[in-house]
Amino acid sequence: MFSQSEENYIKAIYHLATVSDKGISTNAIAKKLTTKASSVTDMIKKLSDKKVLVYKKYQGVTLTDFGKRTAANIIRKHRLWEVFLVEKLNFTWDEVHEVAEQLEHIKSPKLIDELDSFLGHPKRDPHGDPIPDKEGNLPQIQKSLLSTLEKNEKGVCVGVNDTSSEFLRFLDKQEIGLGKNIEVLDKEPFDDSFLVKINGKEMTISNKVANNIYIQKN
Amino acid sequence: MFSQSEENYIKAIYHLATVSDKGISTNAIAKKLTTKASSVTDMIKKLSDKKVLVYKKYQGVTLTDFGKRTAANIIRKHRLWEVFLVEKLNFTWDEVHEVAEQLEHIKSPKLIDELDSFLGHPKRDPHGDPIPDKEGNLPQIQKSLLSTLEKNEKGVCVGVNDTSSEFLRFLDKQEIGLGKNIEVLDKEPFDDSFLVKINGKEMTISNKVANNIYIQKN
DNA sequence: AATAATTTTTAGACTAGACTAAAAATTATT
DNA sequence: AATAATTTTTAGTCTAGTCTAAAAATTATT
Ligand SMILES: [Mn+2]
Ligand SMILES: [Mn+2]
Ligand SMILES: [Mn+2]
Ligand SMILES: [Mn+2]
Repeated sequence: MFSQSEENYIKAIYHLATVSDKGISTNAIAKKLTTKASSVTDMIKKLSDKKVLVYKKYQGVTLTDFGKRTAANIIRKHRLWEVFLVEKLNFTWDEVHEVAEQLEHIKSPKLIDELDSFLGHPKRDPHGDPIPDKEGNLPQIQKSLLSTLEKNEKGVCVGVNDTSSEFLRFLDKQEIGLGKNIEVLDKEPFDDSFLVKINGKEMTISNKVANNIYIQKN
Repeated sequence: MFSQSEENYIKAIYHLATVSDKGISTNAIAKKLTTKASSVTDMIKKLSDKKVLVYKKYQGVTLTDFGKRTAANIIRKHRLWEVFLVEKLNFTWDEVHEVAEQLEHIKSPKLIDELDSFLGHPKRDPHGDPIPDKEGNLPQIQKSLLSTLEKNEKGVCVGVNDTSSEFLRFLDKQEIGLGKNIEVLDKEPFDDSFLVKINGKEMTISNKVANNIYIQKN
């Protein structure tokens, strides 16, 4: 059994590993968890003893299979709770993360199994992120950042990169959300902004915004 | 904001106060939380500083109004989660307590408000215990221990005193549960056992069991 | 290859919350 | 009223998790 703090480290390392593929550095973990490198060193020694990860001094860390399964399970809980909050308790997608950060640490296998069936075995959370199954398998979906699309390419919005409340509320205001059809009408070389049509409506989108929206092309 | 540990102390003291009405002793708290008296002394000093309770050395403690409201809020969360687990997630009444002990510490006013309406503003938890409202008011119901009933008195089972899994599963096996009609047919002076009729079925019940079942007389 | 900059680890300190053992206060018993 | 038993507090220790400051190792730059 892991403490909340240990679980937060495991999850952070897992997320960092999905984007970097080599050993995760002490500093990267510290930044992600807004803690100090010295604290991270202490904790990764402990997690190494517990066979969650492999650690060699100055070399960064890599999760073991056990560590990956543990991480996937925490993420599964986090995302299922997010679905619950949105689908059943009238939360908006910008409100769920903070609460899910707490709920993901509740220990009860039955609870999470039952929650999963109560919600109808959802495949994705309110931000479009896939929900790992009980074995920790995480279905990867084919998606591209809007910013990488060429003129005249089109697709459906399937996810966001930035999940901050600020960004999500901005998307709400612009009526951009999961499932919306998006077509790149033009790209402006001057500031790399995009002229897009979203569900029939034309608008201009900054590069920063386009860099945080995932599209499944069609 | 209180830590989980602080919340557990506050709740324990609140529960002890409902049965004792004078200052709650260090030892009583230690026993309830299966911790040591010295740990309790440390914690009640802290809770006294935080205006949760009034503490004078060697005199035991009393919750302030603020402390009582805080306790009622934790109990509200605990019991609403228990309802959720039974009503929505197929938990039995002997399985919910352990998980509710964790869920009661989740911090989110919106979560608990929404959960309350999602459940249809339930008045009692799966063990028959009343659910405090948002202001911390706890409706008291007129109930008597089955062991205090006289011959020929009858009523409805509305609660249990012992909420251990063992006792609850025993009740399930005997088909005793909330809402069942119970009539005392006879009392046996030799061992203070009871001959009762429960929903039409006659059975003998030990004094120990009768001491843990609440009846609303009719 | 040497030096500078950066990253990582170590050493030592702090807090919350727990514990044991001993001292002090209270309560019960003679 | 004195003594014994019990309860409560204090003093000191421990662990988990964090921090700062300094030392050590690695990486980048000249
Ligand atoms: Mn989230
Ligand atoms: Mn999410
Ligand atoms: Mn309970
Ligand atoms: Mn209950």
